[in-house]
Amino acid sequence: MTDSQVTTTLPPQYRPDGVETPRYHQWLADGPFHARRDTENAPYVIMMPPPNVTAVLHMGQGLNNALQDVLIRFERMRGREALWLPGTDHAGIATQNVVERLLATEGLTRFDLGREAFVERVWAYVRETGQTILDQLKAIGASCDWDRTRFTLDPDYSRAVRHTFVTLWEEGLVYRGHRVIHWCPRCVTALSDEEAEFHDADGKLYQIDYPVVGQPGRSITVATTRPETMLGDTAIAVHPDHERTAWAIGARVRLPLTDIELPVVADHAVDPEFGTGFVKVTPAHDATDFEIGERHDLPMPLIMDPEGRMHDPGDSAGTRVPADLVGVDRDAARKLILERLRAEGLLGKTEPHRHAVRRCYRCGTVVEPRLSEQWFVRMEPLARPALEAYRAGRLTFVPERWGGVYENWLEGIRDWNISRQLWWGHRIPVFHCEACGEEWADREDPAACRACGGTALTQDPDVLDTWFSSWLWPFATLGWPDETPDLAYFYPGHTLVTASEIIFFWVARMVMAGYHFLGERPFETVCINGTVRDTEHRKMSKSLGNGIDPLAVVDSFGADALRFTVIAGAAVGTDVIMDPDDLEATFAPGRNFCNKLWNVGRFVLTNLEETDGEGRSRTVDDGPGRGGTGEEGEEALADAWILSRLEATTAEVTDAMERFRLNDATNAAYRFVWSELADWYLEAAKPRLRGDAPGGARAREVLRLALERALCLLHPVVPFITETLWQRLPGREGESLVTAPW
RNA sequence: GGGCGAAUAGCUCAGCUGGUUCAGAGCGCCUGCCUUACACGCAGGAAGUCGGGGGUUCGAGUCCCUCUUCGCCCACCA
Repeated sequence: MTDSQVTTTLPPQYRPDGVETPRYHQWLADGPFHARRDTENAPYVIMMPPPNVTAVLHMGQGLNNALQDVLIRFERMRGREALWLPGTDHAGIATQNVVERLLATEGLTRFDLGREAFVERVWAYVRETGQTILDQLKAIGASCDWDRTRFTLDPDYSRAVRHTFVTLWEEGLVYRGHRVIHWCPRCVTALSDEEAEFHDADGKLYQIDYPVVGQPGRSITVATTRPETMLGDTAIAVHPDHERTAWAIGARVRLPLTDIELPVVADHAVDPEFGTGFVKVTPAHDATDFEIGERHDLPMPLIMDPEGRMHDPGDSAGTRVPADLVGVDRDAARKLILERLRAEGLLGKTEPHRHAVRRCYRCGTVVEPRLSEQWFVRMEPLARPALEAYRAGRLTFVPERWGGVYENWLEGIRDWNISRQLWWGHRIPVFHCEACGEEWADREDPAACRACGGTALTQDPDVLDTWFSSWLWPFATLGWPDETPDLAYFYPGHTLVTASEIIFFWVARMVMAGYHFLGERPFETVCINGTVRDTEHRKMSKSLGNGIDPLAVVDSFGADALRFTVIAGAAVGTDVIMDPDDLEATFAPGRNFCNKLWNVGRFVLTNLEETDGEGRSRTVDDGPGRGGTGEEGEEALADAWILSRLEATTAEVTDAMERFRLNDATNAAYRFVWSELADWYLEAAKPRLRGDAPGGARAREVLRLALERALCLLHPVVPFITETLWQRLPGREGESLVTAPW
């Protein structure tokens, strides 16, 4: 076969389109991604962070999943039974919001449909879109065990969630509490502390005068950033030991705009140095004030409805919210109240005030602290083993510094509000008997009251926080609470690759759940990958329009080019900067390298095919050391050199992989292929490859060996092109690199 | 208010345990080349007082202190 013939088979430019998709389908058909339970062999397990069921792949997930795929493919080639378990998360609030927005375009709300119909509607939507992101993962080459794909609302998974709740209930770790929680008036649900994110905001600090009862002309001035909550005040507080405000303790003031009288109480929570030293106390709309209220046994009227509109609580002391303010949104109410205070001469000075405001992590609405009855998990007992495990080195973070973040959070752990006033999610399995008032959590839907046998039962209307199901991911996906063979073999897992944003939401809670329910850590290493940003270092996001669609990159440059660029560019723990306006420049390194590898392959294959119709490179010993001339000595040196570089590169790549320095591993293989094999050895070998030049067989042997090893080392990073070349190697037809020995 | 990270070539970044991979890579730029694997390429080249200042050391991008500028996380001063 001549050069030109080969050239017609393998085009000089690597074109991934038309190659990658069939290749992936072949893998799916052959099944090498499916993990078997081979008790003779050690497993290696990565649980994929399940993307939101309605999501489309973004570059951050492209990076995250490319990293996971490199690790899983590496360990698979090293012979371990590698399980990468994929799946999706029902993502309570996020998914419900998406469907509610769709309904809104039809002029409907979820209440128009009713609970059952709405949930059915969400299911219909999810059934339609749920597969999208998993298909996109296939497009980037993810070697997941698709046979084990899970969804957090699967029947088995739901059973695990319910079992968890009931178990915690039985252990006394789940309880119902009446307290001020973060409330999103747009999503109309409670949020956990973690779901209410801090954002700096330029606000104003308003001073308001509260006339002192019985002392005409005298008033107490308070400072507040949220004047609209004043109507919910039930006291004024001062620091107990501060002389400037001491006179007021025990006095009574009139709540402006009302006829209600408030006491002045002394409480240590007050910072006498801030503002005026007098604090208005609104127990139902502020967590600190709630605690003051509890200590002083104050009334706790709610002055807003769940959607953040003013609402009169019907206080026995009198009207709190003037009739014309009822139903007014809290923002509008603020303006009206300020106007009215100004008109009455009770509004003091107003100064700019920069402070942190909590916003709903799903919709960005400013969170309203709200007194409410919710379900909580007592976290301290769960946190202790998770903390100890980290301190004892049984759980490590890469880079290490994230361990400090994890530790810090666990040290200051607070109880977890797990109930959400939503319809999409796992319904809280608590039942209430109308007849005798018995209330209990149950693993099965009860037909009758467990105490009196009455059949008039109601179930708690709320659902559980999405993360209350996600935290079971490492084992609920394997069949827990049943003691399945999968659970026995694949748990505990090994590596978790995820983003720093969800260390609290997800990582720490998985560790807690792992220890609490199985007595064992869910994974040993947590790799925190960087954030994908644009050239101005802004996080890529839909709203900024600075995102890069991974699938568009796959279409233009191929999955391998995407993977290579992203992996080689992602130094451990640092952010990845990409230019959404210049995809050509951004992905050129990956594309160029694939093309280089392709051409090295073409060159080697051409030479192998030229000399040996059988397909195997000749092993005839006409190699170095035979003649002993100076020229042959140089050739032998060249052979020995590239082979030694091969050894060194293999060691370097392996070591870097083991230390999760995937960029170093990738770049080491890159340097070997480009600078050493292509630029140097290939050129050095060319004279021997012409016609019947002496030493030709040996050179071909070395070339083949070098190419084969390079393909192995690069397969985890660029699986498509390496597999394609591998199967063109004489004698390798039909063999797969996926399970080739490392 | 606490904590963490970053600052190295025009751009994006490596540089791990101070010292022969220490001043590097890719992209861009300049000069030659369609040399029969690759112009998504080859050969060569220009380009950086390693953010400022101080210190430790025989020796400092590398360790310490400090300042500046960005970024992130945590936090119940209304």
